[in-house]
Formats: sequence, C-alpha cells, structure tokens
Amino acid sequence: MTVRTRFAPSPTGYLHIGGVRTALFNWLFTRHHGGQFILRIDDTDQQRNVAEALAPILHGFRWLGLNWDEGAEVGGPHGPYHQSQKTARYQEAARQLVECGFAYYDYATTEEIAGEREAAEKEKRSFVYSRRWMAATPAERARFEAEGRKGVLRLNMFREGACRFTDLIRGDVSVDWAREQDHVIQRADGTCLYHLASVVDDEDMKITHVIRSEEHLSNTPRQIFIAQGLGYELPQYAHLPYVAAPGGKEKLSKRKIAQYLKNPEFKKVYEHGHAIAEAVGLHTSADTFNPVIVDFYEQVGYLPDAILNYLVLLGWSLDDKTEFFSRDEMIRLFSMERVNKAPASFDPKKLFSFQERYMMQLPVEEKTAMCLPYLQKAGLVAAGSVEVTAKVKAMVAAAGDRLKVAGDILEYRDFFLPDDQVVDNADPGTFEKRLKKPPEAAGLLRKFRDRLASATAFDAASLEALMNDFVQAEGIQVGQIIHAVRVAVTGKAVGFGLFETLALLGKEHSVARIDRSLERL
RNA sequence: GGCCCCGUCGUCUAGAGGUCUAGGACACGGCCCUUUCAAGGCCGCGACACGGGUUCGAAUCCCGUCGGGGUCACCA
Repeated sequence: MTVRTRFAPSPTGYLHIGGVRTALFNWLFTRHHGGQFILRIDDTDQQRNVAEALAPILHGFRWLGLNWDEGAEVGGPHGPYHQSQKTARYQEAARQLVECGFAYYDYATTEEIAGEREAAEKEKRSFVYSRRWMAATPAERARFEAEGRKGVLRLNMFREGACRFTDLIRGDVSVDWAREQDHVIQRADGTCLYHLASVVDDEDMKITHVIRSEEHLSNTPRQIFIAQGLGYELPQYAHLPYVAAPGGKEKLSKRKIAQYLKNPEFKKVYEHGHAIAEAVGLHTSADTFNPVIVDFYEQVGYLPDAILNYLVLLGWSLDDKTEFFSRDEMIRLFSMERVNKAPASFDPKKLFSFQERYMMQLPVEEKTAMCLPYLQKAGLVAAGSVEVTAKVKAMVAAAGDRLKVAGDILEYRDFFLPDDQVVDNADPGTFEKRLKKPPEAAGLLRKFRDRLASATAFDAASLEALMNDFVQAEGIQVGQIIHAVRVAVTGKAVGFGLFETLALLGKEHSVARIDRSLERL
C-alpha cells in the first residue's frame, strides 16, 4: 500500500510556523515511505480572494522546499483539490447519509438550539439535542417548510456505545458516542461543512494516514461516524501535539505577538528581523511580519534548511545527541514512533542558533547571492554588475561568521557610504577613547596614514606586513595603533578584521577617511 | 464547567525498573584565545510537579493530588 498523506490549509493569507511543523511531519513520513504528499485547499467557507489568500501559503511551501505530488496548482488524478470546487460531490455524500439514516433534516432555529443548550447547562447535564425539530419524513419536511423554517442536515449520531480507534501517537482512543452532537453537515443553502468535506476528500484522494494537530483529536469520532456511514475504509490517524507559545504551554498564535514580545529572547529575534526589514523598506505590520509567520524568515534572510531542522526537533528526536539533519537524513530517520505526546514550545532563539550553524556552512558564493538583494533593496548598490558582485563577495568573505542571516550584510553598509559621512557619524565615545584621549594617537595615525598612502600592495596580507613593519619601526605595541586606525576608518569599535576592512575600502577611501578623522581631532 | 490530553533543567529533549551522584542541545554566567566584534575552546549554573503504593530496587509501573493545556460552531 502506498502511503498518501495530505496537508490541508485554508486560505488565510499567511503560513503559520506551527502549520509548517505539521506539514513537515506529513512530508517526512510520506517521503520516508516513498508515498505521495498532497496539498489540498480547505476553502469550503467560500472566502473571497481565495487565490490571493492562498498565494503566500504556496509560496512558503515552495520556499521551504516542501514539495507536493498532487494538489493546488500541480493538479493530479484525484482532483479537484479545492473544496470549493466539490460542492456537488459533498451534497451527493450528504444525500447518501440521509438515505442510510446517518443524517436527517432538521428545522430548529439557531435560537432554539441555543435555548436547549442553556437549559442543559442550567440543569448541569451535558447537552444533547432533543431532535424536536427533526423531520423524519417528507411530510414533516413540508410541514416545517410551510412554517417558513429552513432545514439543515444533521448527523444522526449514535447515543450509546463508544467510538474506538488507534492513534499512531496517542495509542488506543475511546470516546462515548453519546458525547458527540448531531453536528450540522450541510447548511440550509446547501453548502457543506468541514467534517463532511474532509472525510469525503480523504476518501477521494485515497489518503492512508491523517497526520494533523491534536486540536483535531476531538473531531475524529464524528469523522469516523461519517466515514463509516459512507462505507469508507478508515485511514490511520496520528495526532501531533500542538506547538506552544514561547516559554508557555498555550497554543502558538500569531495574534498574541504582543504578549510574546515580553519574552526577551523572542523580542530579540523579532527586533533583529525588524531592523533588516525596515532597512529594505518592507511593510512591517505585526499582522504580516512576525516570527510566528514563515514569511518573516524569508524576508530577513534565513535558510529553509535551518528552519526545517529546528522544526523537526519540535516533538521528535532521534536519540540523545543528534541535532543536525540534512533533508535526506531527516527523511531516512524520521518515524512516528518517536514523536512526543506533550506540546513543545516554540523557541525562536534556538531556531536562530540553527540558522547560525547553517549559515556558517554556506559557501561564500551562495551567501553572496543571498546578501546582494538586501544591498540592492536598501539602495546601496546598483543591480548586480560584475564589480558589485565581486565587492560584495569580498565583504561576505571578510564578514565570515558575523553574518547570521543574509540581511545582516546591511550592518556593514558603511562600506558603500561616502567617506565624510561615515567619519562624521563616528561613535563619539569611541572616537574620544581611541583617537582624542591617547596623546600619541594623532601622531601615530598621521605617520601610518602616510605609509598607507605610499603602499604598493593593498591586500590584507600586505597590509598586515605593513603594520608589522610600522609597529617595529615605531617601537610600539600593535594595540596602540590598530584601534586608532579602526576608528579613524570606520567610526566604530567593532567590525571585520582591520586589514580586511582596509583592503575592502581600498587605498583611496582608507586614506580619505583617516584624513577626515585627523581633521576632526 | 463537561469530556479528553499532557507533566524530566528557563526552553527543546535522552531516558521503556538497576548502566542515573539523570545525558545532550539552546539560553545564561565565568575563564581562555584574540587587533575589536563574531567564531572557537574549557568550566559552571540548572530538572525527574507532589504524595502514597508495588518492588530488594522507580524518572521509569499503579492510585490519588496539584498544575498546565486542548476541545466543546450552520469555523477549518
């Protein structure tokens, strides 16, 4: 039997990180077993602008490299893959349920149902619909309709016995049928609801394993009821623990961003990303730009592999030591048996540390390609000429491990700014400490400047040799000059290695910046 | 509130009765390296929710308590 799984987002306009974790587990399980992964669109609720709300989700999947074999945009033999296009099919299934006695027409108003519910609550018993407005025959239907009532279709749920099934993660599950309501499966206007649609689709698409978040655990009995009523063979179920909020246990939600921002680590990751987004002129409302949404990571310049590696560890582990997995390793090693039952909270700082590691391993060429667009969007370089690419590549090489995400290249924008501007914006405290205060600084800097001006080679190694000669000739410690030069040339106390910095700047700019600094002393 | 689920360092986790004075990772603190920063190296801090059983022996099994969470739609 070929394993077939699905992820079924509704078009909400964004891709939630918890959703990705669920999708990832589906994807890994499927790839591990050599099956097919289907991306179905749950849009029964007839939203407007489905295409628009769907685009970011599909884009996110593609960016992450979670490919699907059938579904939205790619099609396949078991379509359509949009629930909105299967209205007739669901109605047919609903009719079949009525015929077999698993569903009935009901004419209660919303208020009447609410009234029964309140009464039950008042008497402290659990609510079960009385079926007072149930229409068992066509004649009764006609009578209710003559009163002007509108009929919906409800499940004719069992009122005794228990629903039992085995969940791949939670083990044997048993729920009394009496706890289940006569859920509505079709509205008065003929449109069908999620549970019916979902069960029918799983059948039509030959889904063998329903792997989803545990919020759906309580939906399972009613879906089993529908499936059995329709004579379908049941899929295997696996209910994953949900992804919890940073430092908490409640479900991760994009709306609670304000609360998460009180968590210092979350805040740090958010602000780091925010600064980059601002610099490239991105619209950053908390609604769309937010570490709970995958798009955040793409905008800031994270690596998809790092994100997936972090996410696979949220509720799954191989052993007591292994933390890094390539995609192939993940696929090979993943198993549902090692999925945890307890929710795992989302820790953006740990995600960031995976990002750091993956970034370190990335070849300079690839980092350069990732960084270039940020410099372009920030208006610092023109679109990729050979010279620009070469310069950025040299910067990326000099930056080494300092670039944690691609957008970090913007921290080094000073290389593209006018010399005077950089010097004039020098950090006052640093300028004071390294240039003004030490009595010998100005003199040494002037002499060093002259050496630079007459240097014949301006690569990092030659500059280091030049520095060594200078230090020896003057009989000073390297620390007496090197900090002064750094500040004179960058206005800052921190940055790349000094010789790389000078080489990157070139002789002309290096000397110009020193001159400008000397003027300000 | 009913029903259900979960409970090992702050966080992600290893742990299926003795190998646990509970292991790894992130974060945090300290030291070292060092032209700054980053990286790296070393060290440290830090958990079996609690109470009863069962057993020669329990983080592991059972019961209870407490705590946290999910879910109770003509949403998906």
